[in-house]
Amino acid sequence: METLYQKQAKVFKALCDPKRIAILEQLRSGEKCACVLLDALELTQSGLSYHMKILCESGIVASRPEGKWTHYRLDPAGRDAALQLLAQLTTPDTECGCSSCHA
Amino acid sequence: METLYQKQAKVFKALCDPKRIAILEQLRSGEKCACVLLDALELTQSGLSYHMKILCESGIVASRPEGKWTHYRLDPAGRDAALQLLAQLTTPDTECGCSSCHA
DNA sequence: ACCTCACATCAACTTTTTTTGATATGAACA
DNA sequence: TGTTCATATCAAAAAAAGTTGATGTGAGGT
Repeated sequence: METLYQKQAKVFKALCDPKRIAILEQLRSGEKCACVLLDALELTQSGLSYHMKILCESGIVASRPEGKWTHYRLDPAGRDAALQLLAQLTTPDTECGCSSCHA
Repeated sequence: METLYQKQAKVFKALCDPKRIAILEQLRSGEKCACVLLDALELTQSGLSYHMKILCESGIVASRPEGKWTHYRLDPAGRDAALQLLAQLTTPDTECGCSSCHA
């Protein structure tokens, strides 16, 4: 059984490893093949595969298989979901939810 | 030596544990004393202290000692910094940085 | 069909994080 | 000053995450 909090934590787990941040940094300049990431970053092949799986499962990165290769890219929908979740978790509740409450 | 990526990862480490998310959830309804958190959440005293330290170090939570008690609250500045970092890490680069580039 | 290349998965190991119980610190109060 | 209460810190154990090298899988090319 997976609790809601565990599920929410997963999104941020994707972001809490320096190597995964380095991967995101690479993807900011556009879609990249795994083999390109592999020699841009100091990672073994299976290590890269491990991290890419975590990034993809978080929704922040999307993959596109093409023949023998796999291309990875930032997914704007995943980013927006993560941003919204982060905002939600760290913003005070208001009793009524209206925008004029300045809690 | 701490790399930039390690430093950035720290903010998200604060958010990647279900118990810490439960703590944030408690703080959304307002500042809380450690002893209140302690019986709202299933945590030992030293366990709570451990997680609060991580949350405070990330900047997302601020603490206010008052006599024997410590009060914790969400820190809007920490939230904004985290949101900005998340947005930065997951948003594509544009060559020029101008707002009319739709990369 | 066979071989090779790109990537995924697995199992063993290493490292990091979390939990726990015991002890330390420090404020308040008798 | 001595005691109690709230919290922090410590060290040891447990659990989770990350790394590595070997093996599996499936697409292309010969």
